[in-house]
Amino acid sequence: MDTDVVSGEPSRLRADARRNRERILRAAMRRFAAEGIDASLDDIAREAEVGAGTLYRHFPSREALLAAALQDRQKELLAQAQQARAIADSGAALGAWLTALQDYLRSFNGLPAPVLAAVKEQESPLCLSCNALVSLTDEFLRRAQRDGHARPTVSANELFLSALGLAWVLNRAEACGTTRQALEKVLAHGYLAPAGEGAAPG
Amino acid sequence: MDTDVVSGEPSRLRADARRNRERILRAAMRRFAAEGIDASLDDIAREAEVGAGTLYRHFPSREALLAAALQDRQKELLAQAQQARAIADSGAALGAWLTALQDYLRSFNGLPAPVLAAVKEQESPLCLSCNALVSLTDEFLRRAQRDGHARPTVSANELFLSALGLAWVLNRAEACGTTRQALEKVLAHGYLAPAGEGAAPG
DNA sequence: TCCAAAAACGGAGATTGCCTCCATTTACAT
DNA sequence: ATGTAAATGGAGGCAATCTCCGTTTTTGGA
Repeated sequence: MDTDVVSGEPSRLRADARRNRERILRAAMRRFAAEGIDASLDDIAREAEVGAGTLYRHFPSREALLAAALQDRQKELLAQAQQARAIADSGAALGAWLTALQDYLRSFNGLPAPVLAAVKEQESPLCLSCNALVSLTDEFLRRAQRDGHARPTVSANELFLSALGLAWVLNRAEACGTTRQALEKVLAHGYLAPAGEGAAPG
Repeated sequence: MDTDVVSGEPSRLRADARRNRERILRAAMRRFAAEGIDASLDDIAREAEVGAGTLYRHFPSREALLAAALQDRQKELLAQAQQARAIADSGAALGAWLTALQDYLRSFNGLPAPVLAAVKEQESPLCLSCNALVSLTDEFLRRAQRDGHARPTVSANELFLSALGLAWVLNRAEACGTTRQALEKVLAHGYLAPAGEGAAPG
């Protein structure tokens, strides 16, 4: 129902319905941005000056609303992916992609949780975009692996999930005495020392 | 109030109060184990055959109850830490500690979230034990670093937060096409290839 | 043994959020 | 203009959190 996400069809919604959908979407973006993904749906309806029933008809679940509210950011992310593709060094390209992914996951506080849920429940409205994210990760990872920049034993799924975990920590930690760069470095290099290092000299 | 966690004082609670506290605690352990940390507190009170008021008097917040319910597991974890200390190879010791930590974080589904929250809000009832966990991580990490087994640039805080992120993913992902071992390996070695590898030969 | 003060109890109910249902209103094709 | 399908909205059911306070229980001194 509503506008088809893929083909931007003219949407055979009645004029008032289309208007309300838009109001709800804008209110949702505001509240999600301000309070995170757990913002009250009734609040959003109220802010959109719309009955709760109307909100739920347009967006049957929180996830559906979330997915719709994320579309702009997703386009942005895809654009960044396109830019990253243009980077010659495949290792750097992978890094750029992962950074862009982190930024995307910060769109709303708490976003990593529903994204992770969507990865496993292939029913979620978020999972379509989710699968795309894993695919992109796969693309960049393979390229880096081909050039010997990334470990060949790492899979896209693992890398994506790790990035998700990292984003989750940053999402809520931020000022826990660590920076995003530091954690990204741990993910990049691991905590173990490169093989063949002796004990430090006295 | 109640029993002091640190010094196991005889607790000047009235007999009925002490009994109820115990009933609540046991019910909480059951429900948290069965349904995760978001189990309904009213349910727990009901299962303990106690009024909601009684539950809240003994444990003013979900976190307080959680902290109390975790005490047994914490002792277990400390014992495991003690065992790990006995491992000669400091790299293996660090690994053993991180594994034990992962297990602890799996005690209840969803546990990583309140633990992370406790790391930043130094007010939480969980934060005392939390700080201990970071300290232990620090201990094992330093030892491994001294022997050249761990990267000297990684801090305990970073490592702990990364482990937390990993636990969070595993907590909810489990069957997302990945195993715990695979993700642990990513954390250990990173996704980047060791420096100085050329492109794969044709 | 008894009793009064202190301690503890418990559950009704205020509040908030989720979501559904359906009587009413609105847009639009004819 | 008007009939009809589409859309609305908010009352209300349900569940969870947490507080408040009248009642009950324990305890220890007399």
